[in-house]
Amino acid sequence: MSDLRTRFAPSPTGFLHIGGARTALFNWAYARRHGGSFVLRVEDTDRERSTPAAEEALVEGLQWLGLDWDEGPYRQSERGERHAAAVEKLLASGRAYRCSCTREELGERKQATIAGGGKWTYDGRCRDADHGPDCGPHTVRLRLPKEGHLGWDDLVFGPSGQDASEIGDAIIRRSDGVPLFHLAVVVDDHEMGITHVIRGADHHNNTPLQIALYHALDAEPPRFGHVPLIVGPSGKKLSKRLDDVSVQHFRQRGYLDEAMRNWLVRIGWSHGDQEIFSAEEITRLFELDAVGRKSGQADLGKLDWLNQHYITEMPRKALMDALLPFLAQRVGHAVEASDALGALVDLLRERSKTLVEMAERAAWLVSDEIELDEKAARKHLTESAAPILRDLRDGLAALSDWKAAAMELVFEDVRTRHDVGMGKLAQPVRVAVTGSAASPGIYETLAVLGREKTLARLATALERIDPAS
RNA sequence: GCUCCCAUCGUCUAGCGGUCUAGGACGGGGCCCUCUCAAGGCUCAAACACGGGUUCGAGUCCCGUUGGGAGCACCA
Repeated sequence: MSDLRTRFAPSPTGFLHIGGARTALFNWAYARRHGGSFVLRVEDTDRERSTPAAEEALVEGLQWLGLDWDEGPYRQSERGERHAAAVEKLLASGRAYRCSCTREELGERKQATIAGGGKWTYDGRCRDADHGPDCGPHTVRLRLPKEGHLGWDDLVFGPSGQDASEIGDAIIRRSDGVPLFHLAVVVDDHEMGITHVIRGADHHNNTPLQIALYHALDAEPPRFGHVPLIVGPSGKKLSKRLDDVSVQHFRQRGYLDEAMRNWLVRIGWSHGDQEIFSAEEITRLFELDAVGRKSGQADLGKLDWLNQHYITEMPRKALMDALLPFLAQRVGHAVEASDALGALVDLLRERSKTLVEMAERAAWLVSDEIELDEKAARKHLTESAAPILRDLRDGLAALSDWKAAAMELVFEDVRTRHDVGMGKLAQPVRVAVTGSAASPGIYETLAVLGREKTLARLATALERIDPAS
């Protein structure tokens, strides 16, 4: 194992959204690719939003995606002493100073500066005031160099940076004594030995300040790699209805973890013309220099395609097991695995984009009462279809061997006797037996349903057409 | 407003000065197959934002313009 260490440091807000999931995926893939370690750290300093339940949702999401971490979850809230110590150290070395400017004063000066056409960064009023610990309510600010360039070679964006003069002396500890985000991240990343900080591009602008913090702490900055954000279909920020973009929600909608992983990794990253990547391939092929620099839109259509692809490839048993809960939810009662269901699953895999869709298409097999599509019934379960159906029922009833080949002979016989095309025969049967005008091939459908139920449903349908018979 | 970043088909992208009349994939159109729905096969349309340079030669390098995004908190 190499010394390379990456981390995923989300704030637990109740779910894992796809942007965060992709960041986690990239960190995980990069660590695995290079034989390093992947650390999970929960940034739970926001007491309002951070709950154990929220953290659990996060962990569940990561586990579902198969992103296993080597250390953690560490909690930022448990590291307050380390952060406090760092601030004291900076104060002692003169790299930081106390600032007694109040929020109100700051606001006024900021307004005035902007009104005068200037640009605002902290004006440094307390920078050389040398306030002591007993100067009253105060914040602590980092003393930034007045000149020089705070640059780094970004793993994705290449040479990046900003002039120190563009950045004001940032607050690193609030007046209530709580250290701020930038301080906490830098201290944690440094003390946890993180060598590669891979995060969303929204942090690109924060990096110069954090580099200044590393310098002030006499610490070597890690390598930074900023991955472009995922934007919504409009090209704007990701949906405000955050629930829609949580990985849990995708899971509930019947997407497979393999599909999700494959989809996420391809947003912003590519490997030649390859589209399909197993987890193993991701950990073998992923590289940050192949990550693009522009933000990408989430293409749900592609996810559907990938999902169907993985549904198609999944072993029957595993697919059936994955389907069971969705099927149970669909029909309202528990459903057990069976040979018939297994056979149906094989017939349905090419026809289903999600497990939810597959459950819809499979419901007729496992529910006693089929849901009759009225429109289809009106079209196919007609007076003129009745005699044909009747003959077919009789023919099937006489069958000793409930196999597709035998059924086909019956169908052909009925067809020629009534002189109708296959459509005129198969569609009424399909509706009678599944309730819908769409299903797998009619012989396969009947074979899966079984003799008893098929005949019963045909009888029910005939009764519906002509109750007198 | 200021700072930083980005820019190839509708979308994700390949392309790292000549092999580009720009390739792949999703999506879309058409045809075939066909008992429905799919799947599959074949096929078509679809892009280098614009303007200047540099160069024998630019999608590829440089500069502008335009358009997008991000950051400018005692949030994370």
